[in-house]
Amino acid sequence: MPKIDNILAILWMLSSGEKITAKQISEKLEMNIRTVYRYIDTLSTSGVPIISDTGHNGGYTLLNHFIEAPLFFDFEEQTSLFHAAVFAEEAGYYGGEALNRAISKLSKHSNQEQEAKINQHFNSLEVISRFSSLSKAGFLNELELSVADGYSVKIHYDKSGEKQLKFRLVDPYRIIYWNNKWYVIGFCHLRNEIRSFRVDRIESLMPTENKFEQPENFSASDFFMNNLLPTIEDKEEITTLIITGGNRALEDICGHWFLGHYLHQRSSDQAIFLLEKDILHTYIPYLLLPYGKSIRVTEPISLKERLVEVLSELINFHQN
Amino acid sequence: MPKIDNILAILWMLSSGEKITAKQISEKLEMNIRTVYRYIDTLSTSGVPIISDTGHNGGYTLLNHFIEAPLFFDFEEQTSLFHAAVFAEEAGYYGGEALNRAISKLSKHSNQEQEAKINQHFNSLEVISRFSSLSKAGFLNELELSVADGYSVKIHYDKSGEKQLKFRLVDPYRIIYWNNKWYVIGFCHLRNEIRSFRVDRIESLMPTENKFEQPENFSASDFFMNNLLPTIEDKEEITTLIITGGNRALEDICGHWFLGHYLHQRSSDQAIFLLEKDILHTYIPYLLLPYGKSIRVTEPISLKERLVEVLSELINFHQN
DNA sequence: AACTTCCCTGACGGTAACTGTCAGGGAAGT
DNA sequence: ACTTCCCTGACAGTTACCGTCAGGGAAGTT
Repeated sequence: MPKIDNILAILWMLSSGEKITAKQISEKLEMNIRTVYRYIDTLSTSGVPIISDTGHNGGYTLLNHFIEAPLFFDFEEQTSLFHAAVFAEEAGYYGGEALNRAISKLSKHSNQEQEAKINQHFNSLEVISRFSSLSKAGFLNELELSVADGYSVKIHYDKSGEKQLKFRLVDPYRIIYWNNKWYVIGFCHLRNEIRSFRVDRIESLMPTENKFEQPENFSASDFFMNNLLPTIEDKEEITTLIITGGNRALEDICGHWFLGHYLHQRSSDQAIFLLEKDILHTYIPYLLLPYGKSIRVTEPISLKERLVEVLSELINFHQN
Repeated sequence: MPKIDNILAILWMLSSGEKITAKQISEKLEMNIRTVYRYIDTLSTSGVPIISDTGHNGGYTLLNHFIEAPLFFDFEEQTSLFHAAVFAEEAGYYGGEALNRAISKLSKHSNQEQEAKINQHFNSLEVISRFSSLSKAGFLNELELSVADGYSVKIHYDKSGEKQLKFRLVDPYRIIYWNNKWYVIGFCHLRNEIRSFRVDRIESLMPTENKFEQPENFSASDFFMNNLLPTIEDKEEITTLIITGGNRALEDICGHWFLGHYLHQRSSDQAIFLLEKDILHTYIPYLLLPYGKSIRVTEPISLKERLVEVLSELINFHQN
């Protein structure tokens, strides 16, 4: 961080009117405290009316709140903010309106040369929307407010694809974005436990005035991933799955959102996974079918048999 | 007079809105004029929108907009910028360093009250990284520079999963982010045509000093999607594909990144697609297999037969 | 009174940045 | 054609900056 940026940051901190210590400044700006003292001295010498108190409850304040330190970004910083907005848009971020406002403000604060440079680099990248017929998740804005302010919501949730008549009261803890989908995690009063809900399957949503307490030290991502991936608990049930095939197909399989978690070892022509027998026979066959003949199951034999079994069933199914 | 004092003095002079020449600045601050030019450059590079006019009646001014309305973001705008940065990070954006700088500057410009509000809303959302064993695409930074400045690159590309000894000279037109993967589109001198390359398959990359001209009115996304999705050109070859099944499976299929493009009509228990016979018999069988018995091909009969054919081949394959 | 939390300063050595000078280029106005 | 402006690179000398270490004093708490 250049010196001028840090000097201006200190100015801005002081302008907020709060008393602040040199230690706090040094931590926030990640500077040596001796440098903080120097910069304060520089600002003081330059005429900024800084008041300094020693001892307990010491720190710095400004005599008046008349100093305004301007905020500006160099072209790289601006370009990266613009690009970040594009990624958020592609994800269907609910705060798009505020984001557009911010981006608009930013774009009005460059001269022509800066603008040309920013455009040059902004246009280097194009984010293509991944096709999705899922309508933009409709209740994200309401959900976010309920999460932030801690109010329960009443929802109609369409889990099985069939209409349900029962409302659920949910304390929404957090919104999750994962694998191009939006979820909300919260305490479901209908099931009396923490659940996650796909936002695009919420049929209706009503805010309530029921205030709830957010749980402390709740890790939404831990809960979410634990529910998604059955945890491996009993070491005796672990089976080795060995798949051989071309580099490309193996690469794809090892990067699969589900199976990738169970990867144990990889070489150029084979991949070894460790997972439970249950998972092996229920999920894996269908997961492997799209790879056709570009991969082969080497072990276990039981999975090869299960594969053939599944294929036979499908033949019968599609012939009737 | 320390440098910081003079820099700030120039900034306040410009803030007055009057046009001022470098000579005037140098006299007033008793500095060499070369140093004035340097300081102006420093401020410009840092993002201060200085307008400079050469010749008679020349001099410096600040962008009017900046004087009237210094850059300021409310808590919603700030939160949305912070969230946008998280989405960019999840995508593996190459400009993360500049982005972190920008975010850092932003967070230093909040007072304590704003900060509490921003944290409250920022923590409403959590973006979970989609598992991917693909290493972060290593050459994005070099690529971006070559794209922006218009210089060819020499790459080793690993398309088939086998090592290749031949370098390719590529004029990189644009970087693409699509479906959680990074690509570069450009003119390949080896193939003498425009090609797209997956960045994680680039084995090595060397900048060159060969300057090329960016084509005008080149739409990277048009090129990219046209190559990905075979265009439907001859209306006589169009076939109707009808799939029946449960709401959930249909929903998934209609949202598929490939097949979704060909969706013609949808009801609660069936979906109708229009596409070419070729595509139908080569890609669609493998694409439908993971859905097992939750869907059924109603039309055309030829695809039902093709499905059974594929299944039979797979049985033979997996039994040996 | 002792201790802790605060602001504060000088000195040092390494090193990074800064400065003025010189030379040259281009845009805009008279 | 000339003048007034902004602009840049290169060079050598020099100055400033930074973190570390040591030390001092004021204010509050126990």
